[in-house]
Amino acid sequence: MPELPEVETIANGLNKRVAGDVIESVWIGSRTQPLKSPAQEMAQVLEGSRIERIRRVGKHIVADLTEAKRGHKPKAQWIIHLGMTGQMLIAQPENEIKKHTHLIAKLASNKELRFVDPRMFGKLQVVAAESFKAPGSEPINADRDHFAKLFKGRKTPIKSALLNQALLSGIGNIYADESLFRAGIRPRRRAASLSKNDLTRLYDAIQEVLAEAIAAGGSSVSDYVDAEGEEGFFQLQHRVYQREGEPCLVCRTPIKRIVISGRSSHYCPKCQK
DNA sequence: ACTATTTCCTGGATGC
DNA sequence: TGCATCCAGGAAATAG
Repeated sequence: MPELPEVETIANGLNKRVAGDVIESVWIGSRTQPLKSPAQEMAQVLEGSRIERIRRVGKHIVADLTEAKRGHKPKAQWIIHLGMTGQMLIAQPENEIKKHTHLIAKLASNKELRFVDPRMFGKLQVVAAESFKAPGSEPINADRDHFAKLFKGRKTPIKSALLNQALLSGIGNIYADESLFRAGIRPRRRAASLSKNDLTRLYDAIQEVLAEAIAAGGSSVSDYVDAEGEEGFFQLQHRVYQREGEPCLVCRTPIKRIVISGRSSHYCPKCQK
């Protein structure tokens, strides 16, 4: 499932390959589930737009669009959220169209951007130029005091708080579990119960985990691939995520799996307090 | 203002 | 082998 490091990898890959390119035409499939903007509006806005830049904001891919025919006049932003199984792939016209392809944007360079999403939890949207804002704070290099304040007075488990995009934008199930393990904090601990020291360790753990994961090109679990269809390899460095029953890499205690608000959470009962 | 639960969706795994 | 059932989960919607 694409979280911050995967989205960062994809956005950078897309930017490298299609920044400066112009969308000439758009095909949209019949499934409307992944469309947050009406299909007609989406196609209308995208067609004739130049892709100035593609970047990550939280778990969103943001493409800044300008009028292709009128200099670089800001036109709109194309917001792409991959959900669980979404992919934005660069393809050649002759490449086979995969099942569950919901949108194809034909570019002036003859390449195509294809949005594929079997489970349709992904979302595509066009918004006004320079208007998109992530709901929460950027986790990378967040202000430490601001970070600590996010959890103040919250009775919810720290795991749930980390997944709450209105607090921090970008952390999902994998990196929440991995960060809590490195910080030595149990996922069920109430967010408000974390000491100053806990919060410092958690902050540092998040920075470390996200940086390592970005360097590894993300985690390929489920069906994650980047814009070129390449897999990441951070899954090889997971210490708790999806390692239920396997020995803790620090103390050999079997990793436990519990469910917190419907999400599986993995932790070491000995290393995490 | 928060928090917890339900819902959306398909493919892969599991069970009989 | 085949068919039914369960499960994964991001985030919006709903309920408390």
